[in-house]
Amino acid sequence: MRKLKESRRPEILDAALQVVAERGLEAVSMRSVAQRIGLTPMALYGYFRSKEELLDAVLGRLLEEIQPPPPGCGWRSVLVHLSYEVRAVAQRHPSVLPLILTRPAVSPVVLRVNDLLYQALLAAGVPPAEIPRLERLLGTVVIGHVLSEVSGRFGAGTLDPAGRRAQPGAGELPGHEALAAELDRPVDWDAEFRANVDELLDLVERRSVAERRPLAEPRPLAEPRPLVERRT
Amino acid sequence: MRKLKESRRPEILDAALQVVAERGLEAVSMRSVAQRIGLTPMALYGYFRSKEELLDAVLGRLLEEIQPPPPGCGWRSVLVHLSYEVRAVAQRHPSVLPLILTRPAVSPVVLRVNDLLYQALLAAGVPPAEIPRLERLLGTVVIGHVLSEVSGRFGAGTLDPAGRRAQPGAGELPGHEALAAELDRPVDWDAEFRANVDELLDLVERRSVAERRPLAEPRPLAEPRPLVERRT
DNA sequence: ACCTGAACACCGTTCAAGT
DNA sequence: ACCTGAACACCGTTCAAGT
Repeated sequence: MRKLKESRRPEILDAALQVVAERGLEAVSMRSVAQRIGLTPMALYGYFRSKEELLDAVLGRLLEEIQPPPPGCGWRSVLVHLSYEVRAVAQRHPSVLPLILTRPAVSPVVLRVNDLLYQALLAAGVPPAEIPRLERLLGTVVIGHVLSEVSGRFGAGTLDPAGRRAQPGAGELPGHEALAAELDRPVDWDAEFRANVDELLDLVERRSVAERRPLAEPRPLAEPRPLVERRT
Repeated sequence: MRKLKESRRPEILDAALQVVAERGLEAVSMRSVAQRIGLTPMALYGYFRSKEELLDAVLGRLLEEIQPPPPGCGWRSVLVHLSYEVRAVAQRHPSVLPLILTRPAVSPVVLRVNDLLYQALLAAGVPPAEIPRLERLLGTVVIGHVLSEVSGRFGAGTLDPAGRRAQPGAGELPGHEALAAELDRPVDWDAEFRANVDELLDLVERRSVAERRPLAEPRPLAEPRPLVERRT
C-alpha cells in the first residue's frame, strides 16, 4: 500500500468535475480525466488508488462548498440553513449527486456538518437518546428529496401526469382519478422542499423537552482550497 | 425502432438477478447475463434496446414482489404495510437498490403502489392539495432510509463511531463529544425504521381535517409471473 | 423469427521501464 | 519523484450474416 502523492490532487479533482459537468458522470474515466490535464491515465494512480477513490474525493470536494451558518443563528435557522446549502450544492452539480447515496461519505466535512446538526438538536432541547435518529432522518429527507428532484425519480420520465395515468397495464387507479386536478398542477419544488424541511423541524420541536443548550459559534467547514491554474 | 420480443424476457431478468445476487451490480453485463442462459450477448438486444432498459426491467421485476395490504386495513395500516413491504424487498435484493433512486421508476407497479398511497391519504382525511407532496415525502423517507441502511450511508465505512470522531482533519467536534454515549450505542435499524414511519404518519394525521373517504378493497399489484425453468 | 460472429471504440488496472 | 507504454482482460453496441 504505497503512499499517495498530494501535489496535484486538487487539479485532478477539478478536471474530473469539468468532465462531469460537460459530459455527465458516465463520461468520467481515468483516461478522460487524465487527458484533460495532459497526463497519461496511469499518472492518476499516483494520486488515487482506484477510480472509486477518485470519485469519493470528487464527492468530498463538493461537500466542501457547503457554507457554515452565519453566527448568531438559533437552532432552527441552523438546520434550515444547512438544508438549503446542501440543496444548493446539489443543484450546482446535479450529475455528481448519484454518488452521495451510493458511496459512504466519510470526509471530514460530513463529520463537521453532522456535528453542527447534533449541536442544533441539542440546542433545541431534544433528548440525547433521540438525536442520532433525528439527525439521520433529517439527512435522509434532505438528501432523498434533493436526489429525487435532481435525478429523475420525481420527474418519472418524460410522461406528463395525464399520460402516466393512461399507461398500458396500469388498470384502475381510483386514487389518481380522485386527485387528477391536483396531479395535473405543476409542482413548485422550492416550496415543496421548504415545506418538507419545515414540517420536519416542527417534528423536532415537538420532541424537545429537556433544558436547552447554547449553540457554539460556527466556524468554516473546510480548509480554504489551494488555488490551481486551469489549462482549458 | 424495432418491436421487441417478449418470449424470453422473464428468463433474462432472472438471469440478471442471479448475476447481481452472486457477483454484485457491477458484474451485470450483457455478456455475463447472456452467458448464464447460453446466449450470445447480442441475442439480448432482441429483448431490450440497451443495457439501461434491461436494468429498468430488473427494477420493475423487483417491485412486483411488493404484496398489496390485506383487505380491511385502515389507512394507517395500509401505509405501514407498504413501507414494510418496500423495506423487505430491498433487504432481499440489497445490491440492486442503487438503481431505485438513479433511474425513474415508471413501471405499472409503481403507479399502483402510488395509487394505494393516494387512497390511504384520502381515507385519512388529508386535504387533496397536500396529498401529492405528502406521498412524495413518505416515499422519500422510506426509500431514503432503506437505501442508506442497505448501501452504506448509515454505515459510514468501516470505522466505528469512536474511530470516526478521531479522524485526522476533523478538528473540534463538540456535538459528537456531548453525544459520545449515544453515538457509541449500536443501532436497532428495525426499530429506527418503525419509529420514522410512525412519526411521519403522525405528521399525516395532524394534516387531516376533511371528512374521511372509504378505502377500496386492495387487489394484487402485479400479474402473476410466468413460470420459467432455470438452467444453472 | 431468432440468433451468431466479427469488429469498433471504449473501459480499469498491472507491470516494467524511463527521466 | 513523477510519469509513460504496452499489455491484459474486460465493456456496450453496430452491422451483416446465418438458420
